[in-house]
Amino acid sequence: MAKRGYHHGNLRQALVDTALELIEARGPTGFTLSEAAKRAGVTPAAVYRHFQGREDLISEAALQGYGIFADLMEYAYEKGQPSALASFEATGRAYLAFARKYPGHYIAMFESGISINSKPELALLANRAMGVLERAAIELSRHIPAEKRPPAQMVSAHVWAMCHGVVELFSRGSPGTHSPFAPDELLEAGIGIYLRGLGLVPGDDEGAGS
Amino acid sequence: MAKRGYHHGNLRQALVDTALELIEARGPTGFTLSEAAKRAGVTPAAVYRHFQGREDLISEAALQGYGIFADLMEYAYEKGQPSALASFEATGRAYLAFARKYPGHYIAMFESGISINSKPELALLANRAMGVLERAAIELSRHIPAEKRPPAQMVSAHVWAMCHGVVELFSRGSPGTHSPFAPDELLEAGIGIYLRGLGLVPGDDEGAGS
DNA sequence: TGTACATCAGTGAACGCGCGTTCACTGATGTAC
DNA sequence: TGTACATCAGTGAACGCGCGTTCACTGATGTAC
Repeated sequence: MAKRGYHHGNLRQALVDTALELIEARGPTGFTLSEAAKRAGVTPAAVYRHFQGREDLISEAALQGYGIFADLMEYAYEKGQPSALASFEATGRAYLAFARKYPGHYIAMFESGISINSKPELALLANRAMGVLERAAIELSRHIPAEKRPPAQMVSAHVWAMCHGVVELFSRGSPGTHSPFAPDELLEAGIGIYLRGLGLVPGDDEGAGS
Repeated sequence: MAKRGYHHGNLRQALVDTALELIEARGPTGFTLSEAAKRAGVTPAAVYRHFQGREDLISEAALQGYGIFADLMEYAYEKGQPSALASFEATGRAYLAFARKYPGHYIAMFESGISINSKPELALLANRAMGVLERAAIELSRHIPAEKRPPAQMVSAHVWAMCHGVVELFSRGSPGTHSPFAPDELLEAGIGIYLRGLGLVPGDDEGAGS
């Protein structure tokens, strides 16, 4: 494998990998097809053997990202079973871990302005990933007293929002992002407090005196 | 005012306004100086009478955004006084309202990749805005039983993250963003649950029976 | 094993484009007398 | 009120650049006989 010379051997994947590096380094729109080609040791024109164009290359990168993401989420979910709570918390952690470990994919997926509907497979994988979080939320909901139970979709939206917010604000170097807390710590605590607010996770002492 | 003809009258601000429209419509990097100039009815070169260049124009847009943002946050905070809880909730709502009402500014501030430290005034205003949220969190903290009280900075980071996440995911049209909930509703509920988790906001019924 | 040939995966030159930026300029405005 | 002049805020042509994309091509690979 990995032959070198006139024929590259596995240019397609090499281009995706390079694209991911560039997207991570330069941001979603800083990425250029030409530079990706150059880095892969190949003429820009060669890209068109494997992709329809720039957009197509980005969306392939996003697609692979969604694949990894969905797998990680599912794995985390299953690992937490049969406890609904453990499953739920694990998917939250998996979200952050994914963003941390695959920043290029994450950006391609959520910040590149790509349309989820440009390819059917893309929509499918994205739904699979988000479905895991939703499923975990539904199971969790059953343990919440009915009167104070928000819709399960809302719970998953909240957690998704907090995950995304932590990633964007504190896991990368954006604005006044000098939080004194590690992103994991921040997210863990945030979800913990949120779950307590739902009437789950009684808390260390439950403030029983009050 | 607003003279027309060879001399524009107030080109500087007109360029900022046009830039904001473009940033909102095309995304942070889709914005081009040339198009902003054309829309303002002026040659690209004219921009250089008022700004050092593209970056400078964007950062002016962000600066104005931070100004509005800081004002809104302060106003919301004061309006909620003397109740720490009301103040805190109000700043959260103000965050979302700002993002909704000034999307161009929001993007210039948080998604344009601009460095907060490129201009001292920028850093100053940004700190002022975020300082409000932090102050509200500190006051709020005093009402939390000491044993289950997280650092105030963490509380403000959590709320900031959730606000930002809601904006990015549900207040604009990004990925599978078809949440069945309105952003306001979502944020309101999310912060409510979070605050309940902190031991504040006893909740409608407190689940007294359990 | 050796040759002929089809297929495949690259090259490299060229294109048109819009970009940010510069420059010498000129038309409009405002002020001094 | 009228004229001379400095200042200011635009023009428009030009630049070099890197981009995405196309095209006819050619070198390498693999297969049939």
